[in-house]
Amino acid sequence: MPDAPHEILHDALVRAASAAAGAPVPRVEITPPARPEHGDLATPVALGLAKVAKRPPRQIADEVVAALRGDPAVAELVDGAEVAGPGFINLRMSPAWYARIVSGVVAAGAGHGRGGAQRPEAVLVEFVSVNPTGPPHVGHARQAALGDSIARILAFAGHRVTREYYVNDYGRQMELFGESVAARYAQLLGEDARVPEDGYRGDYVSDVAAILHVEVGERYAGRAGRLDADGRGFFARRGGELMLDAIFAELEAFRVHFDVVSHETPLHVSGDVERRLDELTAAGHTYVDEGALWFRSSAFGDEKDRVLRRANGVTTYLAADVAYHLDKAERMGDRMIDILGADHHGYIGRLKAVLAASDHDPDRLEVLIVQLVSLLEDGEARRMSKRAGTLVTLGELVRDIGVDAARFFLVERSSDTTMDLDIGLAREQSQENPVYYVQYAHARCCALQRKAAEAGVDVAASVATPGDVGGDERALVARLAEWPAVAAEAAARRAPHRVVAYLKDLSREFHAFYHRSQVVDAPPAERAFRLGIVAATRAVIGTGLDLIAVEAPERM
RNA sequence: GCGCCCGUAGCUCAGCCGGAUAGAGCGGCGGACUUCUAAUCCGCGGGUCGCAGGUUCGAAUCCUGCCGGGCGCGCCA
Repeated sequence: MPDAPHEILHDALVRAASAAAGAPVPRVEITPPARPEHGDLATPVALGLAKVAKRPPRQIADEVVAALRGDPAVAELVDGAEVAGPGFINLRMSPAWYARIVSGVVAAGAGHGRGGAQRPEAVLVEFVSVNPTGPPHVGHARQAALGDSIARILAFAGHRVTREYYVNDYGRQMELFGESVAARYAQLLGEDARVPEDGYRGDYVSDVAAILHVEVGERYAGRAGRLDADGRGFFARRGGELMLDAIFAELEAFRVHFDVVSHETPLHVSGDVERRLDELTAAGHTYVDEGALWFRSSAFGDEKDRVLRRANGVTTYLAADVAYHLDKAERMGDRMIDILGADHHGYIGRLKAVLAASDHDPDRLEVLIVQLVSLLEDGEARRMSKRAGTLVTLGELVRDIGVDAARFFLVERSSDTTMDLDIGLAREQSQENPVYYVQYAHARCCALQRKAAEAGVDVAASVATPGDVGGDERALVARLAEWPAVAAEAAARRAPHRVVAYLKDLSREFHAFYHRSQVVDAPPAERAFRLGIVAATRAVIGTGLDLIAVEAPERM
């Protein structure tokens, strides 16, 4: 939109600042001031220019203001401009400015703020990736909420996003899981069998065993305790499949879908892992020490070297990750984002080293570390252990407080802050949860539109210029205008919590506006203006909630 | 010991690629429903931005050191 009011203002300020500085000024920062008495918009441009021009900031500001006042392009938009403090330029905007901002947002609707990425990329986001040996717990719930929200925010910004889940369905942990399932299966048949010492003991293991019992009847009767390779393989493989089905079912209920599911096993079976190790060796990035094959990752910034194949010939977890990440690097476009729990942060160095050693730019890989969720139950720490089966699962959390509250809560805080989640409190305070505050604002917008329609007012009529614009309206419209910057920033920083913070701010300003301004019964010009504000607010809240996969109800 | 994250109001946290008098929610106290949804609003109280230096017109924000908390530091995954 070439005549977008912000651009007109910005260009005018650039002209004025360039004239005052006597040199081209490429761009000018325009922000809403912290205090309303400082006007509607402000710019510190003179402060920055003072350094280069070697003149007092206030003097420069005076010249900028004079130039701005004489600029016909902004005469209709700016009601007043003055210099304040150390050299800030404070602007008071006109009703026409506000009407144009609002009508711009209304016209854009759900597209307002879309496409803010400076350089669109193909991005592969890998997240959750929990082993199919048990259900996702609360920590995974945070990663799921964050990963999915980041994917949505990146897509909104204009990136081409792929969501991927990597299944570690290979190795010792899967064998243990298979043995655990086999033991429960045997117990179902009345046989004397025990779950291995370091096996999995959660109730879900029995659930899997029960399904297997239905599927295969008594085929493995009498030998579940001492299975041959075929039998062990069956319980691990089929048990893992069922577990994975359950995991994806819980994630779907949590509104998280994946475009690609990659498995570890094929990487081994196809020889991919061995081939990658050979390539690293051929390139001189490995060595043998005490019978083990080492990756010289410290040559690529890692803290120390890592074992790829143990002395006993078995490859490590990292070996599979070499194959997996190189595969991703080759099949994907521009960027890979791995979302990992804080207990995996030591992995960053070696993963980047894998890429660097294979002539990939390690900066293509971003590892986002999500700090842990500590669970409390009525103020007391609740220890979790997957093997003991004492964890709180994503499914239990959702059943407890609902998808909307859980998703909102889990992305409300920055991913690099540890989070205390008191289950008892979350349950009791569900009515106090800020998610309802935001949803209520959306529902109120819808109610106003219904009311207006009932009164015979054309809700879709064009936005009119009001005689005057009140303080609540100025704050609210400024907030609506800020949305594209917030959405772009949230994408660039992979920070969904910025969307949440924005939605809470926007909702607060809307509620205040609602209480102090009549909409349906206002005079025609004000009514059309305010209905525009309502439509714009509804659209932006709806968009923002969608980016964190929280519903935007029309009634509450 | 080394690495990453955190330390801001009683509690939970925003703000952090430098800008005006540091914000919100919750909790506390006091108000507002004959009027478009009170899951709401308005008002009051609440701070050595962990500590100490440094950088500069200006630091919660950048740099250094220290203190406190979390998580890592396997031929586990």
